[in-house]
Amino acid sequence: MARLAIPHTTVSRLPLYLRCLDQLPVDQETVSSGEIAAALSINAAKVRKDFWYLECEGRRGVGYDIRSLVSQIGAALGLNVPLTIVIVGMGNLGMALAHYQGFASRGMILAGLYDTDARKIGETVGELVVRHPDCLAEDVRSEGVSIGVIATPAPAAQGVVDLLVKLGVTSILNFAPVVLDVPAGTTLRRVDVATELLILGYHQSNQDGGA
Amino acid sequence: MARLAIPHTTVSRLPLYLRCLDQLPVDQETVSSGEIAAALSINAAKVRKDFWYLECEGRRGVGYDIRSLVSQIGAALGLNVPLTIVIVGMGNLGMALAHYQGFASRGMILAGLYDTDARKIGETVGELVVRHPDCLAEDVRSEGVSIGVIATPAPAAQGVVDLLVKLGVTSILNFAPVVLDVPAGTTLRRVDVATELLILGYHQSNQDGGA
DNA sequence: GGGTGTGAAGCTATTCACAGCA
DNA sequence: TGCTGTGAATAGCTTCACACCC
Repeated sequence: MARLAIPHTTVSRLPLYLRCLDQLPVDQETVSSGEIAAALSINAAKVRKDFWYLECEGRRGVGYDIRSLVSQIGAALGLNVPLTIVIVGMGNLGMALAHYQGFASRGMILAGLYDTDARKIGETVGELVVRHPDCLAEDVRSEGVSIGVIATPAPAAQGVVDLLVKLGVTSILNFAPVVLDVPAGTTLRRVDVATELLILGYHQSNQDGGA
Repeated sequence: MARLAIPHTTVSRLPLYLRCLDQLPVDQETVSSGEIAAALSINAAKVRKDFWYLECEGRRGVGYDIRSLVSQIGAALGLNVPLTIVIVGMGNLGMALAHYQGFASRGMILAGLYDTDARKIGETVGELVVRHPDCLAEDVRSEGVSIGVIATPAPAAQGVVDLLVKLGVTSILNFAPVVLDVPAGTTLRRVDVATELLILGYHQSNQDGGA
């Protein structure tokens, strides 16, 4: 009865629940912890406890109302205020990210694309024009930026981080395969293909079905 | 004194250690748990215990021999046998992955690129030619495939998984923004941009410096 | 002094198990 | 009967603390 803070592990599962709820048949109105658990291959009690932290109310014998769930998970994640995102580095990866259609569906706003390569500057992706990172300062000031995404080659990444930090961006998602240094108060997450492949390789060579 | 199995959490940090060791000055021969911990913003005792599971031997007062560490971490990850990887889906993301230079450095072999789009089939990336997924069956049989990477649009992903599973591929890395279903015995990991952004957004809206 | 090796303690997260309600 | 809500038990990970060695 003291659901003060939401545990990190629960937070990390919330986006997954949203994903899962999206994939349910449109005419389905309620869902049980067991159904969600089966879809995600996790334990049903974990699902219920996660929802308990969010103060979601289910009906015994029935399940949870899907619409309420989506809205409460969204609220817990802070999606009432839209996230403003900029992407630095417009190689194939940056392009892939810029084309990703999933931003808008969760109320995220893609606000800027940057690259130092003169051949890329001026290209348009959707409604955005690729510009030089020098424009970041101005854009952060005028538009506000919640999250900076780093899709540059490895050697350029730390410089971009330093710039973003200097401009006051406190949340950074790094796709470059390097260990980056950020000051306290900045949240850095990384998406790392090589890491994932090596972990898969480990399970492979140990023939376990582990995650 | 009973280091039977390596904990999952330790395994997930091993690639990070490799990354970190790569970034040390080339003339440095030993490294302390404290240095690594500082670079990765984790606790030094954790680093030592991770190495302990791998039966790495450090020298008191000095640290760990970097070359030995790299080789023992690699061995623990099973890198003595190279990983053979195929990528299905040659949009921007698939292209970005295919161009990634980090495969070879860890002894991974990129063995095949597939797409159903006739306009993409026949394109070359490095030494590989993009082909139709129908070629997968033959390739898996002749070359062996350790890991299948899914870089298709969301609606196509489950079909690709089913195909890979049918062909006997037991490790899959999914980039498509969907929850996928795999049979027991298959290891599925996912890389999910939307998830990462939402988690960052949570921390942002709660102004904590959490990871 | 510096840094490892490692039991033990402390935490956190997962899972069980079952009462309670529709 | 089906499924939630939730304390209690369990399991697993992290961190401390300190003996020990260079």
